[in-house]
Amino acid sequence: MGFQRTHFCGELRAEHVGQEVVICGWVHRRRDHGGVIFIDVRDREGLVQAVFNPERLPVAEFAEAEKLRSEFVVQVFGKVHARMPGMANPNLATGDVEIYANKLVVLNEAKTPPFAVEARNGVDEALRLRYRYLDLRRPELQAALALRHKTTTLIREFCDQHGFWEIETPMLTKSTPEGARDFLVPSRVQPGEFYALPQSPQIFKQLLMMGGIDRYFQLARCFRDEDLRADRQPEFTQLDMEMAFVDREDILKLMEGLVAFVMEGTVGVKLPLPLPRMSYDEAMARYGSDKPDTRFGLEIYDLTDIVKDCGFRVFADTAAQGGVVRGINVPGAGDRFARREIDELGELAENYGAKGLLWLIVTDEGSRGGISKFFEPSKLNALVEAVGAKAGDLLIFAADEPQVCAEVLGRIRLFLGNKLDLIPEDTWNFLWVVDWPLFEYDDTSRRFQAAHHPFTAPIMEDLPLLTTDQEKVRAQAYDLVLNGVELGGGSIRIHRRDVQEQMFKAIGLSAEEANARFGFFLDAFDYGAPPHGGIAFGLDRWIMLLAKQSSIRDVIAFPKTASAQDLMSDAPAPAVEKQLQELHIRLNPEAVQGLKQKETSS
RNA sequence: GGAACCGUGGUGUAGUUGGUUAACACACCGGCCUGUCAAGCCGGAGAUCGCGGGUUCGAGUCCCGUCGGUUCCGCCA
Repeated sequence: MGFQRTHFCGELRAEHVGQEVVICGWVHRRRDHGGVIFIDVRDREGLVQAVFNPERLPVAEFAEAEKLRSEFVVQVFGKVHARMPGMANPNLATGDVEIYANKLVVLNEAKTPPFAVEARNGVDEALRLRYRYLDLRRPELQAALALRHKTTTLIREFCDQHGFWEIETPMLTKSTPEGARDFLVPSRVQPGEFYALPQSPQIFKQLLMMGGIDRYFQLARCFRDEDLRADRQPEFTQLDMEMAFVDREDILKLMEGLVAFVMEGTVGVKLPLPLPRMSYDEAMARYGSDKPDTRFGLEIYDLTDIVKDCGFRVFADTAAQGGVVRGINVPGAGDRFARREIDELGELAENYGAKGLLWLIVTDEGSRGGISKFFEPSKLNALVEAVGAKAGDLLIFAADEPQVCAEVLGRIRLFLGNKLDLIPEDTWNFLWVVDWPLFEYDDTSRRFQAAHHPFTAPIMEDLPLLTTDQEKVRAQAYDLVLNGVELGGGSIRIHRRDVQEQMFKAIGLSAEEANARFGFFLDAFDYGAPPHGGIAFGLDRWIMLLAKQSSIRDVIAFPKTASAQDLMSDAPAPAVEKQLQELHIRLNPEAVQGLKQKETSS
């Protein structure tokens, strides 16, 4: 006969008045007046008030209602009534009605929860994670998961409409060099050998293109064994896409359509298309970041030519050694900032690798403080004009190699944007960053690495430089940035074996290594690989931004802590000896010792 | 691997310069109460101040270590 539920609690409205209904849910709050008892019943869709009146209920039934406590699971049978005049609750979507209960079934009792599901103050996140199933009952988290579902539904709808097939790729796959640290899975059947969990389905999606699938997408779980951040979990979800017979323009155009479709369907924002684009070089020069937040100003200016002969040796020497002097004008900060606040910027700059931060304050008469004494009036005028400064503004400078200047000033720019409250809410600034370098130099290994990944195609006219002038080679790569957050990135891929082999060589991978790691992949190029390209979006980050949260933990049902643990299930956990034996694994003495210590201390 | 901040009844917080009985709100338990909706009123129980050590006549408070959480740097093709 079924469970008999007729409605969600949260969906009852004036139009239901007069109907006999059955609702199921949790006791959110009870108000026991000795006679009449009010119970707010909560489910996924919201709250509704059920009224238990001793005059309308059998004694036994009313006695049952008196036992109700927070988080009891109940089924309430009753009739929807309009609230009496003046008794409506405007704070409740269902506030115009209430249910006159005529029968109550307690489906399950509940202990007093370790924290109130509707807590007025914040609850310690560790506690929330330990009892995640209680946390999930809270409206904020339910809204985030509903938004997540809506987003993936829209994605699937768009992808289907545009000919993308959703295809799963293996989770048990092969470790690849470069990139993040892999999670390894020991093989029982092949002693001493390991699978790796995918950092992304990159190679498989390219092989799908070689397999003639033409258009593929997947909401792919990815795994990277690196330290966590507010926007980084060891396992996360990418919207992974790949297309054959496309160039960069085709992909950007199609992806803009997808992004606009999702933005409109989730937060109701109509994005003006096409989305703005900026070259990597311009982003680094103007914003000091490869993912610029364009919601506020405080842009970076190159001032090398103006200041190199101003008489200040630091500037002159930097320029002479091929370095640059760049600066930011902080409007009004000269008047408002205490000396201590300026010094704080200097400390910040040193944290990010600058030798120091130089500054001066523009005044009606000229300038004061910091390095102002090195500027004669004409130089100062040129400077002030270049950055558009006026009296009361603070000018800050960094003098160093271009990359260091960009990095330092980019970070300070973000710090100041926050500190001065310059970042508008409810703004959705999307931006393509294009024309990336194909390589970046790695100081520790003293060689070039793929800036994106080693399957990214160079811009064809730069192909001759691939193994000779790596620093000059540009990539057919693009990143999508939203409000200073990297939402996704992709590229046109290499589809010729000789180019792919050159690429491996350029990043210092020997032919033997390349074959050992990617032989099967290189072989595939020999059998007719179509031109192709794609992109991957960080789904968790995207939904975090849509939900206006500051951590992806708030949009993931069961996230892990900063130390990569699940406080609810207590994963990871020691394996029993039998499992280890089957997997041909023996723990080293330090690990065994560590486990013992952990056991005694807990 | 490094740095910073946090840890006090079930929850959220206060706790002064180191001082005697650790305070408040909510929740919980009991009683009263028939229109509340963060119900109200009365009463009650509930804390070895994360853990370990040290300084001191005396430690929630100071010091060292450790565990847990968060944020950031490194790391994250």
